[in-house]
Amino acid sequence: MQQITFVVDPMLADLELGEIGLGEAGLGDFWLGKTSMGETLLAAPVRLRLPALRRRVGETVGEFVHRRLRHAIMTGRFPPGVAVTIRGLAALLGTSAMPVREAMRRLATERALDLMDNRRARVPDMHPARFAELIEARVLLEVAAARRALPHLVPARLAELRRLDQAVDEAFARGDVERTIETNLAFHRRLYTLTPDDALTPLIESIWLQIGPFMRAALREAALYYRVDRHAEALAALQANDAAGLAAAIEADIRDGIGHAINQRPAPAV
Amino acid sequence: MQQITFVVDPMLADLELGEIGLGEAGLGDFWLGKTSMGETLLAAPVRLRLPALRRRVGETVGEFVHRRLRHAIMTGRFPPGVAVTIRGLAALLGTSAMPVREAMRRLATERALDLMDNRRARVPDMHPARFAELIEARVLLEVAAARRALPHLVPARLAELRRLDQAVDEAFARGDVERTIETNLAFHRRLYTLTPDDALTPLIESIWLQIGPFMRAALREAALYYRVDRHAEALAALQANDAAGLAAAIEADIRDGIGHAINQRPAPAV
DNA sequence: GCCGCGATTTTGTGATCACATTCTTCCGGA
DNA sequence: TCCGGAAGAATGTGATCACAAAATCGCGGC
Repeated sequence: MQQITFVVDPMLADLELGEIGLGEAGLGDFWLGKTSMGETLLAAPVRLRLPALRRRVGETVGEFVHRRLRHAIMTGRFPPGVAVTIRGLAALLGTSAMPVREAMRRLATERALDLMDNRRARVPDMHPARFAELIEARVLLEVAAARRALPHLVPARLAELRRLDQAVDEAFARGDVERTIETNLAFHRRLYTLTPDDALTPLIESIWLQIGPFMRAALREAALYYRVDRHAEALAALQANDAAGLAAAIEADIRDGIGHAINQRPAPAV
Repeated sequence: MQQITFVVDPMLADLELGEIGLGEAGLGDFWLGKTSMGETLLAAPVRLRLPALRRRVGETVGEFVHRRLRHAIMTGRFPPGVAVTIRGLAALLGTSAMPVREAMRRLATERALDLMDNRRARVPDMHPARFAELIEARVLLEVAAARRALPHLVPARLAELRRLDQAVDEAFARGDVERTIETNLAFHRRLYTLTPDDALTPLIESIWLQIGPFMRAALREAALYYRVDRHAEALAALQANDAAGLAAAIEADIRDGIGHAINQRPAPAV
């Protein structure tokens, strides 16, 4: 019987248990064990579902596996500290071990997985200090990326950004967690990649991957408390060619959103 | 007969041809062809030498291969645009294709290799706009990383940084290109990793990898023209707990060093 | 000399296998 | 009840193989 240790944060447990994404393909058995804070949660095996993605034409199995795992991590499917194995994921995804091996190494390079010294892999653990560092990195990088993108804005791109923002609002309104995270990140990505030869976006995506497990929590936070629409402010600043305003909007968007996901929560949410 | 297309920048060609690192292990035949600027250089096959590194205890072959290739790229062994193949590198390194595959994918994730659409890999090409973006990213990230590290400085670490700086000077004085680059990067890395849960250094190293092919050129620049010792300024600012001075020193160190590697050069140096 | 076009070689990809290491389980002794 | 060690299972790692796609080479025609 194949088992995988599943170390999970309590605030994510119910989300993982209750929600199904756009669909599912492949199931795996997991055990809930102790959290990184030492609390025992649940001893019954539960199933981890990965959202189904369509394989693109010309995309290799390895690329597909990498994209699926990356997407799953970035949208918070994997709780911090969860241990993963090559054979386990291969069985989950219905491929041989080979593409999974390469995908896992790539994800480790992106700091989305933690390859431990005993050669086992897990989603990196999270604690307040690390989380704070990641948020500061996000602010630093994304504010700079937005500033650099501003001079390259053209009306067609502004319209595209408006459409993306609208897609975020729609997904948020109908409670589609997966799509909300995706389209929100797409909005940011589209803005930053306006810069020719942009070098910052790949670094930013690495940060996104590292906070991925908390994206869902942040979204829930945003759903519970009122949130100013920082995207609208950003769009207004873009139209007005207002660099300072844009920087302020992006920073506020980050800090209002995921930035408070930990701080405003009670103790077990660490 | 196995051949690998070798697109090389002229200013690197003589360095590649003339210098040998700490040693060599494995040789490969390369052709010099056209540069990215369209100039034909040399048609005779030359040998590419990779510096020999010692395999660490407990280090897997895959990790070792990755570290060797990473080191070779970061110290400018691979000129921009050079095409590499799995089997070619495997033969060069004396292993099977497997560890090389994984290493190449990791390097591609770090943006140190460019996986093209026809599934061939090469060291990314370089042009002034991209170079400028990378330098700006370096300044942004490293200045921020230095500022964040400053509060965590303790005397023992300051002494360690002094020793590293001394190692840079010694390697530079005796013309050891490889060691100069290594120790210089080690100085920066040691400074930034003073921060607990530091999230910036991995991103910074990705930038280093992307500028790697120009590290040698920058060093040659520094050897030709007088250079203020920015490390000394940084160390002084560290001791004085002077954040602004530290930031200025780091920025100057970057811009004085590699920052001018392209701009101050005549045309073919692009 | 230059350009197509088929044959040959090379290359990336994914699967499978063997082996050493690590983890898990379980049983016996304190 | 707790601890420790041996037996068994599971895992990561690296090599090898088959196959399809791509690139290269070579020959013939213009």
